[in-house]
Amino acid sequence: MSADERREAVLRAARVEFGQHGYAAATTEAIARRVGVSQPYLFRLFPSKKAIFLASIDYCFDRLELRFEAAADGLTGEDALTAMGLSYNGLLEDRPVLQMQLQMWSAACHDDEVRALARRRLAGLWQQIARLSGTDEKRIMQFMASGMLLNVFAALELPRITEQLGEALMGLVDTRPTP
Amino acid sequence: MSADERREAVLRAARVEFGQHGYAAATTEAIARRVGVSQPYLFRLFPSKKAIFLASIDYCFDRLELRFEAAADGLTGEDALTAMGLSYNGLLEDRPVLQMQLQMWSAACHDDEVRALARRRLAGLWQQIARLSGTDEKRIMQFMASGMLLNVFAALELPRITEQLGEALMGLVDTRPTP
DNA sequence: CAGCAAAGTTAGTGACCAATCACTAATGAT
DNA sequence: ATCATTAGTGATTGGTCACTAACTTTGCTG
Repeated sequence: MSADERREAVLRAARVEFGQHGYAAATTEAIARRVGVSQPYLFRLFPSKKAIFLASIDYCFDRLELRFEAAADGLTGEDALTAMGLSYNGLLEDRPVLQMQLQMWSAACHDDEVRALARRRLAGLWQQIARLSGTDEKRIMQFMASGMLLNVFAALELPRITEQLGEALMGLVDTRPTP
Repeated sequence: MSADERREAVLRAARVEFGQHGYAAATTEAIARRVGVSQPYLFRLFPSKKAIFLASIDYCFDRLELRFEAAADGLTGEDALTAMGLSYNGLLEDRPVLQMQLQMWSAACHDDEVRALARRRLAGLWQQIARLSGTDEKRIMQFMASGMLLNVFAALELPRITEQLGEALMGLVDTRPTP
């Protein structure tokens, strides 16, 4: 397998480990085991543990932005927001991604690099949502806030409540999210 | 100083350390230094590091509930919610508390005890807000979601934006923030 | 003041973990 | 066939950290 493919595999594994245990408690050993390579080899693919973490953050945001782009395709305004909200709700099944996002905010508390990256990517996401929906700032804030609450409910492992919550927050009436 | 007073001091210090660094990365050494006692003595006051963390969570929720109780005193409905929202916004100056809350959600991802406590205390807070405001579920969800977004902005150290956000989310003033 | 309990310390241990180093196996171009 | 590059490993190391054991100090009370 090429180094690039391995790096991709590492990011997938790292997202799970970091999401479950947080940056500090996740071990490079566990990531390596999940990938199926030796632990030292991670340091051939990435310069440091933190580099893996930062790359994982980018990886998650990249995927999320692609997802939003696809969901809002051809839609505008409140319709686009709804579609993106449903798409995010569908992401609930991929818990590692949500957990990873929570872990990122936590890590941002004390690490300058993480905070800088998190700010940049959140701003980018914000602008993307604004561009795709065209709705006003206040509405986007509500949208973002809903997402944050969904993250927390995912962390607390309340999937049923989370679904109801998603519907309530999106202002939906009995629609079934199947993106 | 009595052991009980020390325990209280430990919780104050622990809240800051856990909030800044997260559960795993925070060290008992740093907590002890902040309190002004030797590190091993913490283990006379608490059975383990996790016990300190769990007690810190309780400590934060206790303070928050007291704060909400005071803010909503004599008010009902939307007025009570607004008062509590402003009170929470004021809490932004006590960043350790907000960061501690984020760290709690993160830790809940992988620790059963933390998750159980977090669920219990969040449910309690939810009920308190419902009791004090008397508003419907959807409105309370929005209120909670706003709080979560405020936490994230606190983690990203965006106080100015956070203030505007607080106002916008509470629906107080229709300002036009530009993030 | 004796004695005793609670408050607090110093010194230490075992476990764990990120990162390094020196090495081997496979691949592919000339 | 040979050489060079790429993929990958085992052993180790330096450092950190939660937690323990054994000891000392302080302050109160009969």
